[in-house]
Parts: sequence; structure tokens; C-alpha cells
Amino acid sequence: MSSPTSAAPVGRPRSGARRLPAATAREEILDAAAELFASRGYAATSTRLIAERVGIRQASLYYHFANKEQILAELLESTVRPSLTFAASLSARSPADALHTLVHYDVGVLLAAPWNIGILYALPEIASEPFAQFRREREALRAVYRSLTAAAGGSALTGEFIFGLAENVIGMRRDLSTLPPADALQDAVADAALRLLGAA
Amino acid sequence: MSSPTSAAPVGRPRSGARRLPAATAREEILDAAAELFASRGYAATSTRLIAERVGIRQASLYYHFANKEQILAELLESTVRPSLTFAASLSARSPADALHTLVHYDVGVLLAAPWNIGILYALPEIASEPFAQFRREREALRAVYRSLTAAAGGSALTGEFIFGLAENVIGMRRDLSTLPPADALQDAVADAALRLLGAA
DNA sequence: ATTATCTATAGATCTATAGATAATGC
DNA sequence: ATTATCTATAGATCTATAGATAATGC
Repeated sequence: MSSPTSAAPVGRPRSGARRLPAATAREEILDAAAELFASRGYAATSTRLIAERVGIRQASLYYHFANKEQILAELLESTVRPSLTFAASLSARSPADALHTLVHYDVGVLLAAPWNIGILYALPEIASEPFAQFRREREALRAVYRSLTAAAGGSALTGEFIFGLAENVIGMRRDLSTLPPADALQDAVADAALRLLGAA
Repeated sequence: MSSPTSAAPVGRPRSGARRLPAATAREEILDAAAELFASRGYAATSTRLIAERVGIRQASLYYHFANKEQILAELLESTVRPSLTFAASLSARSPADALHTLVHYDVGVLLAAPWNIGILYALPEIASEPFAQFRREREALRAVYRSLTAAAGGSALTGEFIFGLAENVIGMRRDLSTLPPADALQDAVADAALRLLGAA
């Protein structure tokens, strides 16, 4: 077994307990950072606090990441990418069907994340250079929404509305104390997208 | 003329030029803070930078505000309040008409703000205590959306979707380089809300 | 020898307070 | 006397680097 999740760890032992005993240090850091960035914001989260949650010293983070921005960049990119990849597999369907399917999937991804890291999409901090790759990928996903909507007979604005409707589950997950089961919410949002379209 | 915008200012003169010569110092601070909080985030904006934009020294902010949080709290409350007040004036209309009118107004408020401070709604920082009043007012507005939607025959989830659809113009204003004229966008979003409702 | 941690710290902030000062108002 | 600024600074951070150390792997 060469899996990084196996026992017999290399390197100096930690002073604290592990956050996720089955994961690599890198994954533990991303998980702790996701929770903290989503709950208190990027700038308001210190590297010291991330490290504390992981069970290592603040300086040890820098063995795994070049800087704090890289942690956020990796989190952001790992959230858009699944939907963007999925969007590429939809060409065989009719536009309205493809749109329904994409919204359903996208909402599922946003709801399934262990922390509500979609919140990070709206962080003003991501306007800066280290997050350019993430912004490009999110714009590519937006373009898919727009072109499917157009192909299904919807206006350019309707494409924006449907993209926003899908991402709106981020706000619902943050603001509402109880949410319907994921599959019911996925259906409801996808159906609502077609109502926005106005057609079948 | 006892207006605060008049000449002959009281107090020690500033070393720098005024940001908004016609406004009070308090208004200048709120305007500068709105721009900076919306563009780079609350925690990432230092009181020093706010002061610099206003044309005063960092410490002088504290003559007008008890702390940095109070600046953000005042900005947030001043943005929800108009829509909440407006919502109270809609009881004479039919539910669908009231909903259309509310969405139209709300979108107008979000588009008319000199800076896109609706972005601040999503700031993780506002989960803390100094922003409790703002959160209550925003929840009250959400409740109006929900009850109008229910009265118009829509489901509870549809109420959430329409609330999100209205606030989605915040994201559009941030992400899109060009936007339709405000009145066209207000009409488009309000019409889309009724499509979400499914009925007339 | 390599890996993954640790301790220690430099240097750069950042918020808020204390107290002085330069105007107007009475 | 009051108002609205200023200068100076305390005290608390915060990020990132340097270099030591405690494991395993060969």
C-alpha cells in the first residue's frame, strides 16, 4: 500500500492530533481552510488559526503551500471544475434538457461540498491576480449556461438569471436553518430554471 | 443656512482635500468605506486606507465612528431599509402585482447605490454580533418575499428563488462588464419573478 | 537522505486611545 | 467652549523565512 492514507508516516511527528486521520496533510489544510474561509472570510482567517485546526504549527503550512492565497485558489478551482467538466458532456441532449441536467448537477455539487465554500465565489478578494484561473473557469461555466439558454430560446438575460438561480443555493445554504433534502432541492431548482426559460 | 453642507467648517482643518466637498465627514467616510469594502472586502480594508481616501488621518475616523464594525453596520442597514419600508406599502395590491412591484423596486435600489455594496450582504463577517440588526432587517425582507409568493400561489421554495433572483443583480453588477439600463433590468427581473411563480 | 514537522523571529502591519492643536461660536 | 482634526504610540496581531529536529527509507 503506497496510499498516502496509510500508517507509518514519514517526517517529524506532529505535536497535536490529526484533523482527518485518513487524509494527507494537504487535504487536512484545505478542509480546515474551507471551513474557516466560508464561516469568517478569507482575510479574517489567520494562517495561525488554520494550522491550529489542523493540529500543526503555523509555519508548517508553508511546507505544503507557497502562501495563503494558494490555499484559497486551490479550493476555488476544485469547486467550479466538476461542473465545468460535466457541462462538456451534455452536447447530445436537447438544449432545455441539457440546461435542466446541468442545473441539477451544479446544485448537487454546491450542496454536497463538506463546507459551503461556494460562499467564497463572492469574496471581493478573488478579484486579484492569484485567482485569475478560477475566474476564467467560472466565466466558462457561465458561458455554457448562457449558450444553452440561448439555444433553448431564452434571452441573454435569462441565461444570467438561470446561472444566478443555480448559485443561489449557496445563499440558501448559508441563510436558512433547514433545507430540503439535496435531491428535492436539485429538482426544484432545475424545474425553476425551465420556468424562467418560459418554454417547455 | 444651518445645513452641514455649508461653508465655514468648525474644527481643525484637514491636511488633505475633501473627498465629497458637499457632504459631511460622516458621509464621506461611509462613501469611501463602501467603495473599499465592496472592492476588496471588509477585513482586507484597513482604517488607514479609508481615512486616506477621505483625506483625513486614520485616528480621525474614531471621532465619527466607535469602531470599524460600526461603519459596516451602518452601510448594511442603510441598504436593506429602503426596500423593507417600501414593502410595507404594498398591501393594497394583488399578491402577484405586489411581488412584481417589490422586485422592481428592490433591484432598482441595488443598482442605484453609488457602489455595489450589496456585495457586503454575502460577507462572512456579518455573521457576528454587531450586524444582528442588519440580519434581522434582511430576514424581514425575505419574509415579505416569501409571504407574497405564497399568497400568489407559489411554493415556499419559489419564494426563496425570487428573493435570490432579485439579489442576483448584485452578482451581475460585479461580474458583467456591461449591464442593461437600470429600468430595463428592473423590468426583466420583475417579469422573470412572475415566470418563476408559474402563474399569471 | 528525505520528509514533515518544530521553534524562533523579522518586519510589516493594524486598531484604537491619549492628548495636543487649530479652527469657529458665543 | 466646542468641534474636528492632528501627532504619537501602545499593544496586538499577522505572514513568511531560517534553520533545527525527529521520524522513516535505503
